[in-house]
Amino acid sequence: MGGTYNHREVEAEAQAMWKELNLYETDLASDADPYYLLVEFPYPSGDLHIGHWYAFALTDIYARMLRARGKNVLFPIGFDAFGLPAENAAIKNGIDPKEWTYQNIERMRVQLESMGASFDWSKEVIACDPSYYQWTQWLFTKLFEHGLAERRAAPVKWCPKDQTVLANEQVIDGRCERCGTEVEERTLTQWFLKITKYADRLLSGLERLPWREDIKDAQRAWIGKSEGARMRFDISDAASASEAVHVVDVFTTRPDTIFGATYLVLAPEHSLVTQLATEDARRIENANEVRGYLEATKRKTERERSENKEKTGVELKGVRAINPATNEPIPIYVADYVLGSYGTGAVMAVPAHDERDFEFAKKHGLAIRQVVVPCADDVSNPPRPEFEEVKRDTVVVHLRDRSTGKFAILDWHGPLEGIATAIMGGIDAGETPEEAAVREISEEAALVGAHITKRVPFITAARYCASHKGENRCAHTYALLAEIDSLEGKGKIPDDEAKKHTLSWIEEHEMLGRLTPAHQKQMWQLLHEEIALTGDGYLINSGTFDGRDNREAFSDIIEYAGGERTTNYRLRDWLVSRQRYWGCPIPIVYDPEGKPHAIPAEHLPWLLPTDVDFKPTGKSPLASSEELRERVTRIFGAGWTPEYDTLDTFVDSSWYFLRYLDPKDANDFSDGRRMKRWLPVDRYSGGSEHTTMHLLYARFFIKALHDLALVPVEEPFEERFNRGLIMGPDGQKMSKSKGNVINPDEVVEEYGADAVRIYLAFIGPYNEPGSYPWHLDGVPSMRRFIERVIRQAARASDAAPTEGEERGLARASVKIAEDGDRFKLNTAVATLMALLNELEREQTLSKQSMRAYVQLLAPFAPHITERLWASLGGEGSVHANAWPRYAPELLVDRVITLAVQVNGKRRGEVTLAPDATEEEACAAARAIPAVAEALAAGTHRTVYVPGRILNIVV
RNA sequence: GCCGAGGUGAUGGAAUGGUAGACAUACAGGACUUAAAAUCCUGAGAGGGCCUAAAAAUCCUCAUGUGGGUUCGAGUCCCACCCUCGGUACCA
Repeated sequence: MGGTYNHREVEAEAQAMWKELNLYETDLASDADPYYLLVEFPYPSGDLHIGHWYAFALTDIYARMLRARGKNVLFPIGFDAFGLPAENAAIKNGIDPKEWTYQNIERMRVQLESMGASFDWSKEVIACDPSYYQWTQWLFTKLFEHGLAERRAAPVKWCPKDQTVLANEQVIDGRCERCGTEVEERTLTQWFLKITKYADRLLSGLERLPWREDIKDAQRAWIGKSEGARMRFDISDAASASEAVHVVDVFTTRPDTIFGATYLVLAPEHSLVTQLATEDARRIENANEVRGYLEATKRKTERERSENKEKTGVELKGVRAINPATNEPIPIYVADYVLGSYGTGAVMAVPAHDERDFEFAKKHGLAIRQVVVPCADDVSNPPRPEFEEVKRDTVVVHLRDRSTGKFAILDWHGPLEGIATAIMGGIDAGETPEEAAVREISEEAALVGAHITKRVPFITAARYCASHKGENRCAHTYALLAEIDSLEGKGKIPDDEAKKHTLSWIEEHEMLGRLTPAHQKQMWQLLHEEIALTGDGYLINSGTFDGRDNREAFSDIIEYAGGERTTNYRLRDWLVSRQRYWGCPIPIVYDPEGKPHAIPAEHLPWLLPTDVDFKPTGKSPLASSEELRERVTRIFGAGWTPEYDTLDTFVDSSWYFLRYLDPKDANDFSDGRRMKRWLPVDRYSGGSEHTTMHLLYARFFIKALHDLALVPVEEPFEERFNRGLIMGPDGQKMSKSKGNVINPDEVVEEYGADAVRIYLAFIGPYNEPGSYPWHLDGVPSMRRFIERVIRQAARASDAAPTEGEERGLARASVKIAEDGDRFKLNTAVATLMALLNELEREQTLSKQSMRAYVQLLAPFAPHITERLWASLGGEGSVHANAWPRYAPELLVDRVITLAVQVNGKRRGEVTLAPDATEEEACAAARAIPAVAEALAAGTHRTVYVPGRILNIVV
């Protein structure tokens, strides 16, 4: 073999030994310190890919580390075994989904064992097993009994070619994943879990969780909480505005802008639109046009509607809405930029302060009325509380020189030193903003003949202190763009103006960076792009509210306009009905009146029938089961009918981690005492694709079960880590069509499981998002590392450990444990490699030190370390031993190398005791020529941070 | 568009505000070998000065996307901009 080893033999031997010693069966009742380490259970595709390895092998490293550190670790495994691939196999090849699934599970168990992972197989959970789904069903009936599951009509995705309902995940870019046909929407009666009832708690529960901010943010965005108000608009005939014929409620987050609501928009799906287009059509003059628009919208696929952002719509002529704040009649439009499914399906449009309304208003020539003036305090010259505020009208003029394309900028002197602005000044009595602009250009730049080419349609304001006048000013600002043909023949700026500022000309792209006052920057932007003002400020054109802060007046305006505060969520109730065979049957039966009843616990598990036709017919395959109908009649009586749908597989995975605690219990879904001891899960590792759906569903499930007093915690997972993605060697996502798929079985066969584990640990930090390309040289190089360890173990002698060995091991044992806690296993491996480099340089190497080294390596390379442990005289399994511990003084170096800087630049280093005084450090540093020179130069001070740096500042 | 994360050698990546590039990979040179593989040793961010026959050591300058700032000291903190990746999208 010559320096190499037979990994197949070593792995088989170690795995057999663990089985014999039963090393990883966790005693759930033990008093030892419990730690629940969870990885998302895999779907049994029958093909263990590199992503599975990354997920399980790295988590296993931490499990092993924690056991050595004295924790009683629960590291379970199971299978998320319901789902579509099994059913597709049945349709395509006529294989029984159950048989297909269990065969795959069998194959995956073997593959999973090949990783050397320390799973506790005695707790295995299989979601499609009746002993598991019995309890999925039981929990569903509990939710149903407490009103958290209900049946109602809802739109679903429908493939017209295959005559079947599709699950969301079967719809890819608006098309059926199997045949590529455009998907339609149909309305069917479906089961929902009322997750929206928990929206607020799902949101607030996030706050104390130590999860990464991006994960929490994704959940927050999914929940989509918006606080605002419901406002009521009367609808009347345009001819006789006095008599209201309908009312429309709108949801808005900006009731403070209601005085600027210049039209109303209804979604095409809004009930009032349907009514006005059909039975009440006499009220509108253009009913045909409206019906045409509704038809056109309906024909648009969801894809087209989201792709084409062009805002279309038609006015409902003949009816008007009354703005409850101004009492003005305003036009009503139907437009598909308003969604029927969000809020009330109707909005009050405030084009001045909403991007979408702004765009629509410009296109349709609707009134744009500014009601909020953005107002910023000038940070360099803020208003002072002791002064009165005075309003002034001012202009800001951006002057462009047409011959060079450059813009004028003023650098101010005197009290405004350091401030750079465009040309600006007050508007005198009787002047228009344009006239003031021309005057200011001639005064401040001594230029005549400027043309005003543009004026921003909105005004902004800035508050600042005019200390020379003893007042605060609130400057109402009009922004204008002016152009001048050339600077030829420009006049000289008079001395008194020149004293105040310096005029210079700069490139367009430099302006934003140069302008200092925030509101001038904003004006610059408004001058160049037409956008709505969505920020805060004070109110204008708002009756008695004029001058007030928009946020402060928020509630008063709601009250004034007769609205009420509400909160709206983006989160929808969870649709759990699937017209699919290979899922958990919904445990419901219908009485002869069609009323749903929960199937009593004594009839659970409510078994999935086997006499079914898998061919897609548009109905659930369960509907073809004779046995199921007979079963219902037999148990519940004639006229009773079964529920044919099955549950979304996300229901199965919302509670599996509870079942791991008591997987074989035939009388309960889990065990109360064990849940108290083991929940919440300490660390949950998974893929970022489950950030919103699975993680949110599981959190909801646990909160609901907590409220039913079934589970002792409110949050299921204390820590959550989303791992990165392993890419192909070409840096692309692995896929069969690209031919860049790495098959872990082959790599393991060639280089061994230990090398693959170390490689995956070393590839990068596990606790960060991102992706890592599979480096083809990576695994062989880890194999070489293992072989170097073997060579060192072979040369270890009975000599006593040297201090150098001990110090190295002491440092590494602490560092590796810390890295494990942070899930940064890449630096843990680097530490092991660096330590090996050190040990190789030692003249002699003791068996005792090498045993400790092997222990530190054992979580990463669990197989080979068993053999090395034995060869070094270790007893039993290396994995049954406590993590090496050393005296704390070994962690403190006798001497350290201290960097010496002069003026922050490194000029040398000195060797010192770690607790050397400043005087000692300086004395030693004199030996460095640059330091001696600096010290001789005279006045200086020193910054000394013991153990870190000595900096001499001249 | 919005939200989030991130830009460090040829590559993956290290670095509580304190010697940037740990640890690897790839690369180059050398040793061993009949030869190759394996193994071991050495080198290496870029540029320059000095000394030289040539080199090494030594020394200096510049370097963590770009431009500013805070600090004795910035990859790390602050501001603006550019780019990449992830999530999300007419959510009122």
